[in-house]
Parts: sequence; C-alpha cells; structure tokens
Amino acid sequence: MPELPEVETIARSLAARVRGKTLVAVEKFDWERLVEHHPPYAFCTALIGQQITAVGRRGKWLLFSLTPSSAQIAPPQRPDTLAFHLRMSGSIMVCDTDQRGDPHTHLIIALDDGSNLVFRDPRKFGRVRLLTAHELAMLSAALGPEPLDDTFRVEDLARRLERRHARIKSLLLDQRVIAGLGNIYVDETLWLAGIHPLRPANSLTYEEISHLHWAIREVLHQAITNAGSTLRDYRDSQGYPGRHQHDFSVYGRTGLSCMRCGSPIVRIVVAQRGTHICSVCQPLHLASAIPSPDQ
DNA sequence: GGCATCCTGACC
DNA sequence: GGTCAGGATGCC
Repeated sequence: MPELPEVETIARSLAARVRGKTLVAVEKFDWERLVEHHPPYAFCTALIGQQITAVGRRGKWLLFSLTPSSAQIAPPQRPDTLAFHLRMSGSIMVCDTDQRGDPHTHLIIALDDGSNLVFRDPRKFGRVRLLTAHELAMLSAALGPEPLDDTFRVEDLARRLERRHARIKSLLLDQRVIAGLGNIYVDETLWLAGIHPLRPANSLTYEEISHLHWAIREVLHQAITNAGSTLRDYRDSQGYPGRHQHDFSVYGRTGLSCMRCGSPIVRIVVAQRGTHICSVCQPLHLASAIPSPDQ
C-alpha cells in the first residue's frame, strides 16, 4: 500500500531518529526472499559497521544512505544504499522494545544507541536491496520523474503520454511513466482532474494534461500534509497511522455522494484494480460525441 | 492489454 | 471456503 506520500512520511519521521546511527547487528532475519540480489550472510555482514547518513526516497523506494563508520577506505563497488520497497503491507519502525517474537517482523537491525530498525510485513511482498551507487542510479533511471520535483513540468507529462493509447489509469500506475503513484492516489488524482480512468492517454487534450499535472501534485501534497493514508497496515516510523483516508474524494467511497456534484461514486475495475469514479465529473466520452436523439 | 504469481489476513 | 486487498513482474 504505501505510495509516495506514505514513503515520504516514513522517510521524514525516520531521518531524525536514525541519522548518524551505526548498524551494529542483525537481530532477526527470517525470510530469505526479502533480500534481493544478495545471499543472506553477505547481506548481513555488509550492513554491520555502516553508519546511516541520510534517509530518502525515490518513487516508492525508501533509501538509507550508508557510509563505513571506521576510517577504512571504501572500495568503489561497496554498496552504500539500503533500499526498501514496502509493496502492499510493509512497514518500517524504530523500536526500543524487543520485536523478535512478532511473527510478521522479518528483519531487525540493532543500532548503536540501543534502538532497533524493524521491518514488518504480513504479506511478505516487500523487498530489500543493498545497492552500489551505480545500481542505485540504474534503479532510479528505470523510474519516471518525481512528481513533486520542480523539474517535473506539464510538458514532461505530455511527452510521456503522447502516442500512448493505453488507458490513462494504467499509465499513471506504471512507475516507468511517473514514480510514486499507486491505486489510491491515481483514483484521487483522476477525480480531481475530472478525467475518466479508461480514457486513452492520447485522447487527453493539452489542457487536460495540464490539469492532470496540477492534480497529481495537489493530491500528493495534501496527502503528505496528512501524513499519508492508513487503510489497514500503514504506520509511520513511530507507529502512528496517517490521516488522509478521512479526506478521500472517491477512493473507498462507493455509493456515497460525489463531493463535487452529488451523484453516487461508482466502483469499476480498470487494469485489474478496484477503481472509484464519479461518472458525471469524469465522463468517458465528450458530451459533443453523444449522438443527438433524432439520429 | 489480460492474467498469474508472490503471501497473509480480513471479511462475507 | 471463497474472494478480495494498497504493488510489481513476467508470461502469453
């Protein structure tokens, strides 16, 4: 579940608590497939002795920047980023209490101040990678632009949508097109922009793309202000739920009134994903394209 | 594009 | 007991 606003909230709340701390031991690691591209033992030994210098985010990836705490010279191939993807149900917390007994906690890393970095994931879809600078650059290059960056312009979005006849919702969910959006925020964005999720991307006018660009940023900013959305599992690094679920316009509001026009919110399926729309505010066909009664 | 797959828990 | 869920990937 965590999408851009949730990962951003986690990164911000984690940074103050773990920056400058050193990873001293792996206390629990009971799900080998959690770690990609590294054998478990190599993964654990590579972490020990590394200091966290920053906590950041790229798309839905949570990134811990690491640097060797001792004065040893770092070889250029040394991994210097610990990257987490939380997928559906993952969460990361800093805990002072022993979480080893929790069956859904799959990775615990002890820090030098006695606290623990705890990764929990009931559905086991989350993944962890230890990346070199080059590998991080490759991962980042495969993702679309950061929607909240000032460098993300309407023209960028327009270029990425032009000549694509796929449904606009599918493309907004595609991390290669734009990074960080998931099912919830795509539905919220398309409602705010007044665009039907089944519209072919190349049917959008430049004005609509401009409105969509604004709506993406508006929705994400608002969600971050509300510390993300909690449907079930999501918590920030201190265990607090988000508040943005109380501000949803369409997501999960099937049968309730559209906040703009009052018609009932409808649930359809797009790209195998539950999709919430107001069919009045988000028309699939232009009104002028509807045949007149006498035809 | 659609569909299965990786998993568990919640809900009907 | 069956169905569904916030994500991503890989295979027709």
